Amino acid sequence: MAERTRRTPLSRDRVLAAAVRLADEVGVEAVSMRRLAHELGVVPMALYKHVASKDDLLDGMVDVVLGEIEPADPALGWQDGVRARVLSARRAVLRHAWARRAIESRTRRTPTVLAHMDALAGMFRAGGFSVDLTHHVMHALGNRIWGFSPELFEEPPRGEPLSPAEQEALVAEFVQRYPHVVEIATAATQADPARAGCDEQFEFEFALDLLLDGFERLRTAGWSSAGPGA
Amino acid sequence: MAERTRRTPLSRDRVLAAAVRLADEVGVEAVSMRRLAHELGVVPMALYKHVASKDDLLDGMVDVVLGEIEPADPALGWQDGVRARVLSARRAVLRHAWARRAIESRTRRTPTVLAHMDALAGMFRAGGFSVDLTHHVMHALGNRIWGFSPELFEEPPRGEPLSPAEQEALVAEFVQRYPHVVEIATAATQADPARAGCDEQFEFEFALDLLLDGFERLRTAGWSSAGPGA
DNA sequence: GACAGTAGGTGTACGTCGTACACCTGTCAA
DNA sequence: TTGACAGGTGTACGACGTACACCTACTGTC
Repeated sequence: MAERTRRTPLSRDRVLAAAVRLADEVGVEAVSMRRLAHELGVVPMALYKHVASKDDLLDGMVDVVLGEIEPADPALGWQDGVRARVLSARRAVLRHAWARRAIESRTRRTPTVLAHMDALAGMFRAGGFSVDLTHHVMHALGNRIWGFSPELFEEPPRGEPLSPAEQEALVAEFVQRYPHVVEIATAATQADPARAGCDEQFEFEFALDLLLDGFERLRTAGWSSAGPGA
Repeated sequence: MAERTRRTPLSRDRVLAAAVRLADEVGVEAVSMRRLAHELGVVPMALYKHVASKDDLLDGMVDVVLGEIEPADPALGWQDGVRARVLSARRAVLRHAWARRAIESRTRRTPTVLAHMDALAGMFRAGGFSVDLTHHVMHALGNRIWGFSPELFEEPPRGEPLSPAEQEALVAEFVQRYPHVVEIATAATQADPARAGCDEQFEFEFALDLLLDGFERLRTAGWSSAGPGA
């Protein structure tokens, strides 16, 4: 009886919140039903009373992250509004290192996902985009709608260290085989020697604004998929 | 002794080729070391003589797909050249339904990956792009470098069929909650009623050309990340 | 032809995973 | 008082990746 209050009952929200916290700490790939259950002081099968399957759990976790997106100030024009909302999505995703990959691997259109898409489409429409053009620009934004673009240039995980000689030989071969890759990689590092690699935030906004500017041009030109000036 | 020639020996290439074929037929998620070994008439552990781990296997499979990319005609200008190479990558990826997701989930820069990136960067450079701008446009292309953009609008897997009444209620709620999503989705279907969903190829080229045109504008303007006109 | 070295295939075993299924238990409505 | 039911338990199964010790058949050398 001393144990009366020893555990508040589980719920879907509690399970999802714990899963998100666990993934934040140890990475998604380390989140197993067994480990999550252990973390909640419960037996693995107990989770299935609140979550249909591990897939459902992952979907729910993505929803939690996407639920952190803040709506844009309705006073903003379409361009600033879309920009603000996308950047808010980006902040949400960056808060959870695993989220990017998790979103990429799911396709379920949950209410949260649909609400986000609807809000963006609504801003285009209110900004004077035709239904047709809205459709295409949503496609063009692609993953950027979630606030991320791919990890092409990310630091690779460090392997075991090589001897200086080996390393030098490797670099030399590299420069010869992939001169342009080396060129742009070193340029990026030189621009800000403090940090190797790229300023992801800059790259993201660069591409985003390039697209938004392109959208605006098509809008003012009255672009339609049926052909020019239709 | 009648069995002398019953099996040509395995090799990394044979293993990878079989894995790709198997993934084409049954999907990547169904490709396990055990099943792949079985398919090759061999015991699971035999694969490890040719492949370091399952991760290595996946990397190798991606490499096989990316190896199908054809180099662009060097006579083409940068814009047509980049366009051609990217569309060739797209064709390669579409040939293997699982490849899109597999590429997204790997970050290893294999020689094939680097060669592709180098070829693209080289075309930008030859087309008069500064190192700086080349770097940023490569980022902006993002996943499109692999010939795909995300699957936002893809058909969801069909669940169990609902009664007409249920379905109608669902649609009604949907229309009310996500009016803009419905709007653009139905527009797409009406444009070509034969097929629900979107013309992915059109959407891809739409976004690609939007970006390429934007790149060209920046190039002629002498854009630099240091600021306008630098 | 004898023989060591080695590349490549085998067999067994371990720990981990998701989850089906039968069961128990505490709460609350009637 | 009862009995339905939401929610937590325990056991078990089949699949997974892969470590490790082993065997086998071919190679080049003398």
